[in-house]
Amino acid sequence: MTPVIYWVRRDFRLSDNAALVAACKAGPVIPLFICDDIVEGHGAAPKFRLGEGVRVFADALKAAGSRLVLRRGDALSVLRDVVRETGAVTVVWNRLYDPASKARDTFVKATLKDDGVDAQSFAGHLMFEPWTVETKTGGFYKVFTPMWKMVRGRDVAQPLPAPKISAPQDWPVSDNLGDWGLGDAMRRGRDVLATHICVGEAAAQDRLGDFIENRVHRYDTNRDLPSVDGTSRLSENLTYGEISPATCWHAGWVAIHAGKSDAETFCKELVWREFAYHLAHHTPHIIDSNWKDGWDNFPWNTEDTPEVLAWKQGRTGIPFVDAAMREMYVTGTMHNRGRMIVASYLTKHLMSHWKIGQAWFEDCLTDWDPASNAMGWQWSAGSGPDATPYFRVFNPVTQLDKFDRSGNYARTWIAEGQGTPSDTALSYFDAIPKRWNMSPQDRYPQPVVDLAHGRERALDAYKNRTF
DNA sequence: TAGCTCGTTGGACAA
DNA sequence: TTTGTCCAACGAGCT
Repeated sequence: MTPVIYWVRRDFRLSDNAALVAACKAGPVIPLFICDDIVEGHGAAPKFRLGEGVRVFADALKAAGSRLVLRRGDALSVLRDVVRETGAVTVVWNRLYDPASKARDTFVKATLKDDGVDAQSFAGHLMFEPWTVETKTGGFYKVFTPMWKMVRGRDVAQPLPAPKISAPQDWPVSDNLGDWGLGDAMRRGRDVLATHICVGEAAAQDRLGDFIENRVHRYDTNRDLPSVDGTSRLSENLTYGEISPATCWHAGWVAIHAGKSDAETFCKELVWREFAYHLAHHTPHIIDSNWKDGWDNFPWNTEDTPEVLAWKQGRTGIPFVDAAMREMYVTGTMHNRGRMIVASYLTKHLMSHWKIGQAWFEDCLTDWDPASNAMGWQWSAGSGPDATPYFRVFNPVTQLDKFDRSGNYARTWIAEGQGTPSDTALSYFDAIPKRWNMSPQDRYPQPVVDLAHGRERALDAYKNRTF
């Protein structure tokens, strides 16, 4: 039988994988991962984490009697090469929805079809594909809550079981993953970060099970507390498709029906992820331009000022901000409340452009997702799809008092000024570049910007913005 | 169509 | 210490 090429992208899983199931039905399967310019363009931490995802998925395929073929180059050229080498007449993949992937995939599909290749794409990265959700007047949702109300009662197909994969008689040649150097840009931080990631389908399933079993029933409260292990931490796995959103969704609803009502908030968070992709699909400019009109002239700083540098390096002198920035540098993730605080601080107190923050997060987050990252930053900055009043400026001091009363979170991540700093706080100094010239013995810095002054400056600018 | 209601996550200040 | 109120205004989404 002629083999089928399954083009692997952000779907490192065997279960609930529609493209893989379709491929298995059609013949022997050649799973193929391509390191193309989209992958090459990832930030340091996402690229490293992607490489680990590839490695673990290759192992899983091997255990299932298959392989993962690795090739580097332009996606279409590689696919054409492998089609030619193997005699495959079918190429399948699971759809992505960010503008760059869509543009690539649309072109690849059309060209392969012109070549006479049967190219097919499938759903799976989202539960609700953007064109299947409409307002009653036929538009797309620009506000979350109405979309949530629209989709919350919808049927989501039950996850597909992992299929039996048959191998082709001959395998095409494959690159060695190590030769790609996907983790190279991480430099010193790599070894530290590596201890915090949780890679692969089996790990993701365990994580989901543990969350539903032990933590989801207190999710509403605990998810707001950065020093409490109250969240699912599944964003890292969802972004690489090591678990499908539908799998999480169904686990959430089972919990709701078992009386764990907080699980509905978890399902809601899954829909936030969908919402971000809907916006990226319908308004692709959300990725790199102000989503709302009239913000292009807003006087945000766009330079790497000393204050911006202090923000990146976790030495603004504001404990909540610094703790969160260090958490991200060390672990590749940041608690959601931290994300709101540091984003509000950068865009409002420091009056600096959200794209600076977006780019830094893109370099540091192992759960980096193009749609969620853009939406989150624009929401914080005020230029995004939300009607947040302009005067809503998070106060990182009162926030810390409210959500980290015991001071645990700050202590976990800030070593300076502590007699016996925690291991986590010290690990930051193993991860950061030496040229940052920071030491746990330093004095903790004074605030780089007076909070009251920063707030007033931001309020003035927001109040007086011109359209 | 016009009108109505509402908007993930807050802060400051007065009583 | 806690609670209530105001901070403005606009556009989304629905009826």
